[in-house]
Amino acid sequence: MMAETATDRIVDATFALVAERGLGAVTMTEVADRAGVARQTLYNHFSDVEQIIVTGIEQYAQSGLAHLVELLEATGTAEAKMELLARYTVAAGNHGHGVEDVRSALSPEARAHLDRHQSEFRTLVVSIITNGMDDGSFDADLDPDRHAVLVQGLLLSASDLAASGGDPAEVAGLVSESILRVLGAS
Amino acid sequence: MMAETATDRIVDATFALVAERGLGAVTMTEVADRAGVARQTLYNHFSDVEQIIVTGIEQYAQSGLAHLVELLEATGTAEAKMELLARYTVAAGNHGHGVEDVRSALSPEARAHLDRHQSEFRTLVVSIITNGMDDGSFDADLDPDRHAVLVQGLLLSASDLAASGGDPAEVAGLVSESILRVLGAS
DNA sequence: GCACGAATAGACAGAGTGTCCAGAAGAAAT
DNA sequence: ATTTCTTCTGGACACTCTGTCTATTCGTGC
Repeated sequence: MMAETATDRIVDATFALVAERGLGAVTMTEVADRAGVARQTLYNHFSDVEQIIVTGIEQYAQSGLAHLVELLEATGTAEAKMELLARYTVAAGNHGHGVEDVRSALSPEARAHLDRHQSEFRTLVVSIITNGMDDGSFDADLDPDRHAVLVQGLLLSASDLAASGGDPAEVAGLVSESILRVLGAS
Repeated sequence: MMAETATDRIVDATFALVAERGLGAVTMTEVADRAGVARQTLYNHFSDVEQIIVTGIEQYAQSGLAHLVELLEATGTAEAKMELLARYTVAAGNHGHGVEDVRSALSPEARAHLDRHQSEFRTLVVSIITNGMDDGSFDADLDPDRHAVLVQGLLLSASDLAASGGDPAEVAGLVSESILRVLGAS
């Protein structure tokens, strides 16, 4: 097991505190205590709480996205890819730091910064839809950009459903079925 | 035009500041200035920024929900009700204070408090689904609670789509069509 | 054993908080 | 008009957290 870096411990401590008390109530002083590190050390790594959050989300999104792309490439049909997306989202909703929950609490600048990743993910969805339209898996008259937004809305629901209990596999099945219906598959 | 109460001005000033700088950067001192009121007066009405937000969201949600219920009662079929819901959500996304954006920044307690309204809305959706299942408008084998979550996910997308431009009527049409597909209508 | 980068503890002014108080301003009633 | 009651106001207070600066210690590599 690879040694946890100080940065990792700081990020973890921060997300734990945010989950407990909400972002507004988290102080650098507290994070330092929780991470078992001097307050000054915190400032050696990050300039404020918000930057810690942004870093954490970025790490998470990047590692997750890379892995997801890998899995998608090994998957054949557009339908199967959407199913994978649903399963993946359900699984991520159980792991991650409740990422989506925090995002909207950030300053407009930080949010704009993070929107890059959001758009990478959207691009992914758009390309799957486009492929599915080309090979006849989905309706031919979809607007890929707009339907990608709808798919993301359903995936967000997947996180909600997974979080509020229920068999993950079952939830993933429900969500992917719904996605396919929206896209007009079979 | 009815005179604006001090409370209203405070709430408005707060949401304006939150939209500009993000919730974390909003101070009571600043809100007082913007609302044209003494700082002490602020504390006569609210105990902190979070409470102002909660109050604002509650007002908004209550007035909105009452109006919505009224409209729904004047609407016939379950399909038409879902379409109304979509149109309504698109319209609300353009008016309100960007309510959904702020919610998740709050402390767990405040969020739990607001979840009451969320659940009232969900109850509404669940009952429409149930009715639609009974009269054969929707598939008979739906899980109303779970599908209500999915419908809400799609409605959230409606806000996104409406916010990022595009003809409201068209967006509403797209979203309601998707909802009906998920619910298995015709 | 030494040097160098990283971590630490302590101190600092500044900003915002939440509370208290005493006075000013308004409204309502007699 | 004067009184009464409530709300608004401005100043003052101790407190917490911030972000920065210092000097000191730690640990690893050479």
